[in-house]
Amino acid sequence: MAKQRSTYHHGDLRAALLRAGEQVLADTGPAGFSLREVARRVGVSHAAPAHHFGDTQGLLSALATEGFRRLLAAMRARQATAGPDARDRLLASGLGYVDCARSSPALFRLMFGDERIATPDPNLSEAGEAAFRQLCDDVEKLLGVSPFSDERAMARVAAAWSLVHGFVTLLNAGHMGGVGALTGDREEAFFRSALAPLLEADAPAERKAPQARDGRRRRPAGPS
Amino acid sequence: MAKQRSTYHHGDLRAALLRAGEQVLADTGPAGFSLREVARRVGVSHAAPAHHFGDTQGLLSALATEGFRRLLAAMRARQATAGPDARDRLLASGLGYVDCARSSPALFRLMFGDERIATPDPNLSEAGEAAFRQLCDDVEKLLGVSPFSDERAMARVAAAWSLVHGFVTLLNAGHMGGVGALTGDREEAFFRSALAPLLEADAPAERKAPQARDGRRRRPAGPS
DNA sequence: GTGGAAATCTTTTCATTGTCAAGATAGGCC
DNA sequence: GGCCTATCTTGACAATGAAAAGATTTCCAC
Repeated sequence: MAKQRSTYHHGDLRAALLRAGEQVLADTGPAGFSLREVARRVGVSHAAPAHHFGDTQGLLSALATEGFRRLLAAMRARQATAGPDARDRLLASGLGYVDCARSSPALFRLMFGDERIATPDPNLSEAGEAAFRQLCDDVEKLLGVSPFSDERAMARVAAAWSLVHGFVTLLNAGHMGGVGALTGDREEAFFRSALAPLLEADAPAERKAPQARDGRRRRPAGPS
Repeated sequence: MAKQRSTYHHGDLRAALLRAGEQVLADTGPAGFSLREVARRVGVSHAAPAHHFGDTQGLLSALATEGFRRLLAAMRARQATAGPDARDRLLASGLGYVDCARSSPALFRLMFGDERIATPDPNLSEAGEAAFRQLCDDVEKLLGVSPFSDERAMARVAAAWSLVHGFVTLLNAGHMGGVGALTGDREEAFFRSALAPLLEADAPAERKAPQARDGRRRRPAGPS
């Protein structure tokens, strides 16, 4: 795999390391990830990555950042195929979320399930928040009120995100048995059914939920 | 921490390793977990754990098994405080799930987010399935039909599990902002509100969900 | 009891990894 | 052309997981 290199300088090492890094991640999982293995695949010395990413955490964070960008792209790609109905569009975002998590499970696990990622990387934070804003926008278009100013709308965001995120997490962990075998129509049907109560524009069933007693606002959820 | 030991044999090394292992996991997270560090804390040689757990994966799997047992215990503990109403009991299970994930986040992350755990360990499988059965029983008592024989009931199980699991996963990853600051009443209120549509005994809102066209049954979801 | 046999734990060794420091090479800028 | 800096390599070190071989204790048939 390590292509011959005549020049001393690689030319585009940073990008090559990212590509190889994702490959290693997919092959071995986050736990088996090795910086030296990445360097080996690219055909450079084992210390070369340090000059571009600092340490292992740096490369992993860069990969996670790329993952969040792809997550946003996947949600938007699904939305592009949806109609103008706000419910359909929110559903489409959810399906895009599933698409992304499914197509690169190891990367997804890294993004949300690795403590090495909890680093103050501005690029990472920005990418994560962008994806989160997409979800908030979807809910706002559905309810007509911004989740950032309305507590109940934000609760809706949290519920929808939790449902979709939990589903793909369990799916990728192999805990979803036959449901995981669903593709296309059936998966969409499952989601439409499960998300349906959250997709209503009118007040959801909150009859038993007492309103918050104190004035503390529910801060926006969001990555990092 | 490593207490002096006069005898050559430890006496209860296996249990001691499990205790120390959980401590290390909590201190360093799954990524930083080290077998040698565990041995060091117990005060034995670095090769001692191998005779009880084989390799790192073996110890981690044993820890995950213990985690699943505690998960089931936490769900039951909450149920013990609930009334006879089937909705309240299912809600209580969910709150117990959150309790467990919250009280030991690193262990929870290990259980569901580490590829080293996907091992054919019969104890692990059994413990995971026991917790899953608890959830299925709750849903069965609510709907009057077993999820293992009814596809729509199983879909309800998958949705409820996804919602709760996604919530605690995002919560532990720090993505839940202010919602994570909720304790007691407010958290319960949020869950009651989000789960409410899934807690109805009558058919959930599935109007837009076409029934499965083929005869393939939705296999029961479940760990491993 | 007693003498092996098995279980438990230690010591030693080796390959691998992440990180750091120092040196080699290339491109850019004056 | 000559220096300067970014880029990459080489070498070294400590830590880790795992395996092999040795030491110590317990167990158990007799």
